[in-house]
Amino acid sequence: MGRGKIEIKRIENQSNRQVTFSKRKNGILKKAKEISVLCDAEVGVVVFSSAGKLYDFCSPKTSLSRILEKYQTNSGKILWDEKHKSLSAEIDRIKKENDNMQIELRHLKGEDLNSLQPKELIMIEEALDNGLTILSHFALIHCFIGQLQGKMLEDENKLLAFKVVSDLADGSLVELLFE
Amino acid sequence: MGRGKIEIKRIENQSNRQVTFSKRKNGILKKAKEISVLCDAEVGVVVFSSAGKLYDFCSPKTSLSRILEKYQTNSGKILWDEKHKSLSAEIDRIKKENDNMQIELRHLKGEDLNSLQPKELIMIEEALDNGLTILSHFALIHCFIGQLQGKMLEDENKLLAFKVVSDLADGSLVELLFE
DNA sequence: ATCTATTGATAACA
DNA sequence: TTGTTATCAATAGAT
Repeated sequence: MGRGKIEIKRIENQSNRQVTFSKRKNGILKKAKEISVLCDAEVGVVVFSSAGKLYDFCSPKTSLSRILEKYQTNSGKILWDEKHKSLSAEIDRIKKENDNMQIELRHLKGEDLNSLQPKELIMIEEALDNGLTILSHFALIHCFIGQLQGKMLEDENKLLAFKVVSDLADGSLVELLFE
Repeated sequence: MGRGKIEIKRIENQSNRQVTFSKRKNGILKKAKEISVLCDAEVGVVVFSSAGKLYDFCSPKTSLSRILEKYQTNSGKILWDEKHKSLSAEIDRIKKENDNMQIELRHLKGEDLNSLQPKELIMIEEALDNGLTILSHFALIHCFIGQLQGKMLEDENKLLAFKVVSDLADGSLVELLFE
């Protein structure tokens, strides 16, 4: 729903991501309000931007904690008492993710290679190669843009020089300089 | 957004209200999922129909209780005890580590390069280059070791052959074979 | 449920 | 950021 359709996957451009977040966040909060009014529903919405800023909505005539209480009794999931478990489970999960990434990073840096199969080694080499290729293309493009900008600046200077010369020709600049 | 526009006020017709609830509830949950993916945001949604049925969404990589904990620390509204703040803090710490590694991995794979300074780009290139160099040395050494082992095996076979021959010479193996 | 005419949300742009 | 607008998406009402 916009000038073009977009795939639902992480928006890589940070500025676009921020703008989209802001707009969609408003959209969701509005929808939450609407359904609560239209359908007499209890709704609680909590949103954190990737920067960690909090936005929330809670249907009138109630409160988040009351909604959560209802959530607990209704879902059977106990939020507070079980929190310990869920938090440590969460920590375990993230740590595992962490470890995996650390291993991947090590491998890409040429460390800990002994534990790998030839096939895995080949995949890492390909990844490194790929990264280098992308990087060099990226660098080339930027170099090109830089030169282009330099050229434009040069042209601008020529234009300026021309102006100065023509100004000199009719003497007005000379007068200005020695005034 | 339908065959006619509607006022945002309670839908009196129960059947219409129910249908609208069902449709809009799906809409909100979908939107919540989308923003969590598109914008890398943490989202929690809890909806009760007027009949009291529960629906909810929570962005992946987290849990409702964790979102609520974050909500509490962020909004100042106390939903429950502060017993587990340290756990939460640890999670935040690990997640930050996680994010940094993810960024580093992305960069090594040639993604998200636009946000980088030339100096950083150079460092990444060096890292990739270094990785490739180490990997190729590693491969070489292993190739050498492989050949060496092959050689040793060969030598061992020779030794074995020699033994067989010498055994044959004194006849003991022959006796064994034809016994 | 399924189907569309409409309204609503929003991606890209300014 | 805030607003505008061309497009896509959600959905109200009908079936």
